[in-house]
Amino acid sequence: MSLRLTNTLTRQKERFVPLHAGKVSLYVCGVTVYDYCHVGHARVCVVFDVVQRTLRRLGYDVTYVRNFTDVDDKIIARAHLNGESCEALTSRFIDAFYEDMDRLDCQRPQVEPRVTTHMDEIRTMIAEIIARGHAYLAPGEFGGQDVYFDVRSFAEYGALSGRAQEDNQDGASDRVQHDDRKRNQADFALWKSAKPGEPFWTSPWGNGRPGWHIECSAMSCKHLGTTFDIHCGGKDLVFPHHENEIAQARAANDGQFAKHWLHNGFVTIDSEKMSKSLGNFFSIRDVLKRYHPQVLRYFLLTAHYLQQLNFSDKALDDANRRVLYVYEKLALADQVLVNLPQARSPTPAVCLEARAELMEALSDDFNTPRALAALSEPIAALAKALEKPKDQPSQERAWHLRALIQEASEVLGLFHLDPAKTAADILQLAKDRLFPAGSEQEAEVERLVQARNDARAATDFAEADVLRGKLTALGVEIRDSREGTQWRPLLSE
RNA sequence: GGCGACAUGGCCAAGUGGUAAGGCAAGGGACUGCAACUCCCUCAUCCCCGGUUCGAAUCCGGGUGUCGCCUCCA
Repeated sequence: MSLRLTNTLTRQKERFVPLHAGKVSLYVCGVTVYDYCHVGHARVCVVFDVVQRTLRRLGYDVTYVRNFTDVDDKIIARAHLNGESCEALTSRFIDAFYEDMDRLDCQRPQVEPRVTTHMDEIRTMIAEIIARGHAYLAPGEFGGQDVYFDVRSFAEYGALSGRAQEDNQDGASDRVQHDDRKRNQADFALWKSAKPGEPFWTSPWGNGRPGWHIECSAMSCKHLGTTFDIHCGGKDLVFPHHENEIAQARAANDGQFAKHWLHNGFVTIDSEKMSKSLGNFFSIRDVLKRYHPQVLRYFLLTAHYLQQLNFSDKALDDANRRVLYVYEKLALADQVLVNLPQARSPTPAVCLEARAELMEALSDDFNTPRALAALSEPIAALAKALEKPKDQPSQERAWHLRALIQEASEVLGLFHLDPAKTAADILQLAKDRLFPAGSEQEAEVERLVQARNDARAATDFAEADVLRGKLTALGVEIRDSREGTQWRPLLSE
């Protein structure tokens, strides 16, 4: 099966043909490290983590690069506000980024370049752009020179975002001030002259720092070459960031730059884009205080990456129920199969079909909802096989299904954790959401459960049912079994 | 103002020409003291209007609605 992907550049789903047989060069636009990441950032990382895993599963040797932007206006402003250095700020949030992404099971790229360690490449690229007549100098506010990219000099400008230059309404954004030093208001800074009190680097144009877009052109070309396979990021980067990256790289080099562009849709809240500026965002770590990372990851993969995805407690609760169910089944499977290290029977058709469908789904523009659907039948079949734990053929069947799910879990980064522990963790988080551990409410629940058990032992079922009604009202679900009575938070509505 | 995306059952979400995947919820059955859990079963003709076609959720035209981008954004 061959890989197809939607290329923003051509606006079409196209067959993927790598530049070099068997190899893929992949660049993902990372984050600006001045704050904790929110669910929107999580989506980028999770989505392209699955892309990267899929490419590997398809047999490609992947070079995966993702940058950190550690020089930026917002970083400088935040560091100043906090009274700390930019380095202290960025290194703290890089650590936090790793913490979040590790919890979400996003594998780390091979190369994670930072702006601060690529100044030579950036300066060289700017010099080349100037030399080739695509940029010009303008006097800086506090001495030195600003360098601007001359958009008019690059005929293809606008090809990625599909807009003519005159389409961009001057003043459509109130963030941008008219600047007479620019030849064209669409021109953007390659180098910004230093302002007092700001970090700066030396350059032929005076002290200053790079503009936002040049870093990614310089770092991607450095680590992947001037022509590489795939460049990814959020949809909001299409214009201007990626448009400018293309202009810079192609102005400076003879290469084609990225051949395929992948852009993921936004995470929304009440159908509005989650963003820092709107203030309607949830940080990853806040969400993970309430829901297991696998639940968040599952949720992020329930929609195709191109679509927008609405974030809500309802959606997380739905995901929570499903992920818990799967882990409970896997835990049961591991228990049942403890004495069956290897099946002897041939792989059943359901496994072969699911495996094929899974990879076909992922090969079809990384269709994760379809991939998850492909897993539904084997999961249901496993549950059914586990109904007869002593039955030999059922065990054999369960073994194969368990193995299939394991294999799939490694591509999706889902359902691969220790099942019993994960199920317990998910439930613990649900209890914590209902009320804090060790709280008075918890003690009250324990008392009611005990009282109900006493009533049942005395066959006073009327009393037992009254007590269960009270527990239900508290949001607690009761499960009676031969081993005794268990309680857990009510997860259904 | 320009450019673009989306609209599928109660909720979420696949499907881009051949007759609607999957998840959650809900209903029925088995199980249960009764329940819950679990297992089994059931549950849509695809925003509106017009067109193309033997045939359209899928293509074309026109509406309506929601959202995004137009140099802070993942």
